[in-house]
Amino acid sequence: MKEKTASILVVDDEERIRKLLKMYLEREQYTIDEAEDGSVALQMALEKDYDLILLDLMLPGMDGETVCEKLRESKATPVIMLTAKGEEANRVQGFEVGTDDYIVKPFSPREVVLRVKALLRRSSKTKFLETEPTTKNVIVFPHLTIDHDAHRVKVDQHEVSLTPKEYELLYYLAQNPDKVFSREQLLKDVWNYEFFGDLRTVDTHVKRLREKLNKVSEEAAEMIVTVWGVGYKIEADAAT
Amino acid sequence: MKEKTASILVVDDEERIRKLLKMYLEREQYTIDEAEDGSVALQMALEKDYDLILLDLMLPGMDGETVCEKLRESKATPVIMLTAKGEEANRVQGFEVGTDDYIVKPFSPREVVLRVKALLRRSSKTKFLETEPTTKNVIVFPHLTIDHDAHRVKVDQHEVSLTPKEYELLYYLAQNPDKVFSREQLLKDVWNYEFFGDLRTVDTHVKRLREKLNKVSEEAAEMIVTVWGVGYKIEADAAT
DNA sequence: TCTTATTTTAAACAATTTCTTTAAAAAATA
DNA sequence: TATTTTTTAAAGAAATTGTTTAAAATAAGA
Repeated sequence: MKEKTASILVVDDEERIRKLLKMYLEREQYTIDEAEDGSVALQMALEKDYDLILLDLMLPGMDGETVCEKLRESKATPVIMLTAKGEEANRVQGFEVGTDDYIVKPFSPREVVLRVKALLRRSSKTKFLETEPTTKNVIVFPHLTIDHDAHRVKVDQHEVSLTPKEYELLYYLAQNPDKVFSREQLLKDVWNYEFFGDLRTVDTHVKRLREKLNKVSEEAAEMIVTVWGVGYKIEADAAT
Repeated sequence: MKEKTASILVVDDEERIRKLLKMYLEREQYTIDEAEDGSVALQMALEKDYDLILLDLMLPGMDGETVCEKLRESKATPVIMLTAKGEEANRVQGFEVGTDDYIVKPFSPREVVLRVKALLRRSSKTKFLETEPTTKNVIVFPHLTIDHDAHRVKVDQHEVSLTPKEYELLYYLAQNPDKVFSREQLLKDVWNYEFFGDLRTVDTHVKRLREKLNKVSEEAAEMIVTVWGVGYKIEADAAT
């Protein structure tokens, strides 16, 4: 069975960012083209029918907004805008020029992959092969429910309030139940690409997560399993 | 399907490490070139299209990070960085300069081989745009199942909790059923390259492994067979 | 903008688990 | 039976994880 993979154009002037995005997106089976210059990017986008474009706002040649605007004159290719933190003011504005979504830098690789998948799903008429972590909006375990749209976590009907990192960590693990992740991998995927901190930071977040879950249900807390010498995983049926 | 043998450049100032890596990788049919100096390595990497580079961080001539950075200006050769334990702070940072993976020294040869294979698989996959048949990392025997992703071992449906060494030992043997491994070889492959301990250590781990398996199923325990005067092996149908 | 509250990170120590070594008992071989 | 090899058991050493605490970073509110 042959499946078509989506092709994505990544536009950023920083090579480091391009490579990072490329790596994570290729891991999801997407085909990646790169551009570092706005006007070159526009030309590429006009010539080839990309399924999605990841577009940095600040660019040499032609800024992201303009690229998007010009592109929209002839094409409806979905666009996700990348904006640096200081440029946040332009956020809503982005939608006016036809941006479908935006991500604030520094982002976590996980976040980008999720947004890309979501947008592709929304906008695709053809179905793409989405292998691994099938992004659902609600993940349900025996004692735990994660509603990603609402960004809400419930343990046995009781809502548990988590900090951003706690939530992201839990959500990441929950997307691949039973799979063990090393602390390195968690830091790489869940934290943003600018963070190069201590591996034990993960432990601390896991501890707090367990603590909060445990307040409601011991079973829920025990879902987060330590694999000695390896890392952590979430187990659906750990309450044995 | 016949695979072309990949060529790998091994860069480390310690000859002992280079030879060790070379030996293990050649055993997997890879072609190995060596370099002990950073700037020489860069030159070699630029001249020849390697399929992968194993790069030590601390190097004479030019440090690994710089080598990787310079290389990235013109090539996308996959790089695995080798970092000593003290340099851990730089761990995740590797991504900044375009490292694809990293391994902390001292490593076990088995680990390196697995990582190399994984990265080659990843990078060749993207090269040919082939969708990977969802490879499950599960080894199944009549009474024993090893799920490597979950790091979980089941004996007749019952989960058995193993320590890291026990697990690695079992997993190693299970990857080559019926093949006998001497204690020397097991120590060399499964333990890290700095360990020169007692051969009896293997026996102890085998003993505990059998013990744990035996608690659930005698047949499973008997799969780990002693070959008198030689070593140990795993046998799929030892319960006859 | 400044202040306050929250969240995140990191370091230090404690608790736990695992590993290695050792030596004696058991088993296999010749 | 004598010898070699393997198995078993136990204790100290080593490594990993859990916990606490405080500082740093970030976000929110006045």
